[in-house]
Amino acid sequence: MNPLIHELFQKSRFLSNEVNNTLNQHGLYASQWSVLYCIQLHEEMTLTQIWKYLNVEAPTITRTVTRLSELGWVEIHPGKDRREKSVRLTEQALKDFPAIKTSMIEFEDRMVSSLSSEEEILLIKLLQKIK
Amino acid sequence: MNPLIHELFQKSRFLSNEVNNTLNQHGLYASQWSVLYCIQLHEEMTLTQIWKYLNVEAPTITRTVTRLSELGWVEIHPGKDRREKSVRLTEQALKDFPAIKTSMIEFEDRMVSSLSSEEEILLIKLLQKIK
DNA sequence: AAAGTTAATTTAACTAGGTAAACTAATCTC
DNA sequence: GAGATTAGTTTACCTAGTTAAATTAACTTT
Repeated sequence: MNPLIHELFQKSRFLSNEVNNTLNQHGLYASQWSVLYCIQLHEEMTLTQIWKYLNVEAPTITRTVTRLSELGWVEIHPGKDRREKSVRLTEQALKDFPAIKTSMIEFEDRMVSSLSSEEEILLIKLLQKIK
Repeated sequence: MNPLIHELFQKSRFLSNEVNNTLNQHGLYASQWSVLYCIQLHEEMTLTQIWKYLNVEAPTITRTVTRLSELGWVEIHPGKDRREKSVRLTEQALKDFPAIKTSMIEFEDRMVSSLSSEEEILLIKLLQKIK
């Protein structure tokens, strides 16, 4: 395997394990957090808006949102268009959100702390060139 | 989500989809190929050697190797130590291997073609700094 | 207004990763 | 040599991504 692609996969797996470890104390998984986070950014989103925003396929979001709803993080209600489902955070989720966000920011800072801010920007730019 | 971590996850998902598309014509998935590839490098490997080499957990390799065996890519036989299982490529796999490798090298070259070789090396180095 | 098409979501089935715990063979310790 | 520990593998059960096909509501066309 090409060393760059190999390293990228290794790091992605490493980071997603680390994200899960960090979120574990809050009873969340990485993908659940990413959904909560983007809903919170937009206050309210339909499933289609979520999967387009996160750049994954629709069934992934159906499943994660269903689970988040079972766990009491989000509430789902029909949109104007009766085909679509609109999702927003519950009271409890809104209350817990800041503490989780703090944990995550702390974690993310620790993860990139070995890079200077120039290196971080450069790394993002180089990654964006792959397409 | 931190933009660097976000971009890394996005690229990892993008690349693994692309690898799967490339391998599709050979009837393989990305993780199956990575197992075949590392067995071929070492001629013969135990399950533990494989999962340590690929840096994933043991059950992942048990499952993938079982599937590869069902599909006729590898053969499994007991090692000296009767606890361990030794895996090597079948005749058929050895015959098909070069063509698949050619497809993959071509694919990998295309994927990193937007980077100069200096940029590629720099990108690897920056990724390695994350730990 | 009926028929056809498009859009939003879901279901089913697959790969691919993880943890926790069980099982069996090998090794260590006393 | 019996008992305890360690090592290799597996089983069970999660999350998390994919594609293909089904379902239902909305929109277009004629």
